[in-house]
Amino acid sequence: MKLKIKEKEWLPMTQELLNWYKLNHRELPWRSSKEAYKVWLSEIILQQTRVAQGMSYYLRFCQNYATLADFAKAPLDDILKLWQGLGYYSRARNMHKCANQIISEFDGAFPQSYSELIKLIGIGKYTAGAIASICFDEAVPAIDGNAFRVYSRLFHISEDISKASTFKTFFELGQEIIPNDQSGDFNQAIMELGATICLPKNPKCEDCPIQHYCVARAKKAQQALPVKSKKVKVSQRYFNYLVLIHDSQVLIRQRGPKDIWQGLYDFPLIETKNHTKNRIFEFLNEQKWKDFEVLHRTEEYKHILTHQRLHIYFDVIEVRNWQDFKVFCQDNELERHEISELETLAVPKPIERFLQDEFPIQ
DNA sequence: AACCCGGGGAC
DNA sequence: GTCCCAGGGTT
Repeated sequence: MKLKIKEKEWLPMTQELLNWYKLNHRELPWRSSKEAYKVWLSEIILQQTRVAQGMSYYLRFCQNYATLADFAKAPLDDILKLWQGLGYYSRARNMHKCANQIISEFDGAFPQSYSELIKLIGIGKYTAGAIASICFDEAVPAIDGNAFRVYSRLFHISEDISKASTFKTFFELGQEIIPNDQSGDFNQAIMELGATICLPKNPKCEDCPIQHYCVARAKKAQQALPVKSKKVKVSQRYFNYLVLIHDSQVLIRQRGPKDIWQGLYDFPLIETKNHTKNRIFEFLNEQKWKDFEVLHRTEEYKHILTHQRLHIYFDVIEVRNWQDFKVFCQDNELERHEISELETLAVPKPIERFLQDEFPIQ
């Protein structure tokens, strides 16, 4: 489908939209500045994340790292700790790489065009469009989930937004109608409209400033758009954590690549294919450990991710034989760590819950 | 093109 | 429960 439209023909609509945005937009901290570092920070934090959830993280990152240089020179573990609980931790790792890339390759100054921005790690088509338009007035669309919904309804586009090829349709459409000036405000207005008016389930069409331009509304087809086919299939996983303590220390490890929570810390883990709470004793026997005491066994912690449902148990075990503790540590790339300093490490949400709710044992 | 990667809130 | 959120990277 090739719509033959030009920016000029859509000026009445874009003006309505921009006026509405000017009068009704939410006051958000990242909107008070066009500094690329701050906009970048907010855009990455808000990827697949609601404003209400990302807000406190944005403020904390600004407080801790006022400039790109501050961010770049911080240890990755510190970034991850600040990111703890926000999810999609690759965002934090990629930001750290990106920041250092800008320091070393661009002399610390953010590149100012879509085509340069999109080459940076962690900055894709949406984020490049957002930064280029908001910070540098480039007339390029920023197509996020909101924009997909607004555009699909406004022009009644039934292409499946789950398909990669569909992005091109929406991007080119955006390029046709985006005003050459105020492109940043225009993109933000589209997203604001999607977030507050053009809602997925029950859009508030009567409050929409461009309702008279909306083809889906004319056809009463809002509910059917956008078309999205992709369904996730959820797998079940069973985690049995060994919380091995000795004196004031506990064994931990930093999680590696090719699984969830890369870079975060957790405990030695036995994963099983189903509920097998007693697997823990078989394991300890295999280790030929005899001098230990089970201090505490938790009930099941349920934790839901997009693609996985986790069933987690924690067994707190005091190891009385120091050599066992030490050898096991060396064999498994585990680290001994002071229990009192656990809170300085980035941990996954269920580990955080466990540490808060029932550790250390009284 | 298909799959992986978190956590939370609205309904 | 289902859907979606200011998506991007890897294979």
